Amino acid sequence: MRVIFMGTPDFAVYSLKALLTQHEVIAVVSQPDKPKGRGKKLVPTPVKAFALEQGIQVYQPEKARDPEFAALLKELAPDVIAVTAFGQILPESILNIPKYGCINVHGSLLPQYRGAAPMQWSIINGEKVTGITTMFMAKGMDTGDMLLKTEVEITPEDNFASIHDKLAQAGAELLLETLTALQAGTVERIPQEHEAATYSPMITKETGHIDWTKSAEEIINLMRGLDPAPAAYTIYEGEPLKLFKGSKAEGHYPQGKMGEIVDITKKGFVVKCGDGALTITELQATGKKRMEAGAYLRGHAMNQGVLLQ
RNA sequence: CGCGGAGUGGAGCAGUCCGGUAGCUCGUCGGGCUCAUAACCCGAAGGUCGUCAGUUCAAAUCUGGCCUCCGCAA
Repeated sequence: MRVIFMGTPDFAVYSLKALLTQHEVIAVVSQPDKPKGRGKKLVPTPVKAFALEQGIQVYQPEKARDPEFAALLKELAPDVIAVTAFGQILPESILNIPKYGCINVHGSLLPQYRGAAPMQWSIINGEKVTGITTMFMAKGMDTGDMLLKTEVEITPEDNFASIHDKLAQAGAELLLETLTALQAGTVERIPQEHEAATYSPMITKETGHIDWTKSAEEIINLMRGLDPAPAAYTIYEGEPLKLFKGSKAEGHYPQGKMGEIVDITKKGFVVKCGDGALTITELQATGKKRMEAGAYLRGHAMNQGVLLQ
């Protein structure tokens, strides 16, 4: 099919790569380049960079709802528009252009975890299963009729990075299946149960700020869901300290307030939390590399009784 | 020119201001103690101090350039 692909981050590159194996990608749409990184340099989005390597025409509209942009797309006469993590809302004028409609690849089992950050929130909430849903795009946020679904297990070892990679791959495969079925007319539209919908809002810096009154498991899930970025963190002696890994402490720590360092071991330090205590085993201090907590403790004396905030 | 931190045996750090003996906590290897050990004791190996140049009798330390890594901010 003649496909226009819309996507922005690395997650979407998987989908684009897959499309190229079976379809004619006539254009790619991505977000405008933005200043990024330490040098504040203008950096192309991963999707744009890849598309250019492949010699595909790339469009980067400031606003997708610009009527001129819709007109441009219409002229390209796509059979379908495939959207994976584009990052802008498409107006109805665009949704109606392609013969087969606009297909979105979403990183959750809809109607659960609609919205911007389904993968992170699935892990943060301790889900055991997530997945990919393909759907027809509609006016609302991730409310369109569903086409195909695939499930992906979330293991205790998974974090955002690993689930991101698994779902990006699963999404790419499901997108191809969806297009094949769509063209063959062998797929049906399944309306979402809107009453069952849940939302996963955008992740902000503050999302990662650890609340030590939560249980060890909840805090571990937060660390997993935000690993590697933006990471869960606490404030230690006035400086942010990113925490990545930990395990529920086995000993009993009746003393201390929540957030207080109640023990130092070879493997890490133990912090009192809502349902006992949590041993932190991997972290990253300001200006330092990510390292095992044991390594950090060799060069930095931490004391019992210090309160993390 | 966005702000800032950092490169020192395998790991994490100190030493740099005020040039002159390579330090600490671990790890590794060998030995000892022990019923045993991740515990304890004794000993050993292992470092062009990121890199290039400059100043100096002498540079990890002072000066300039370059490379790399990282936090914030976007």
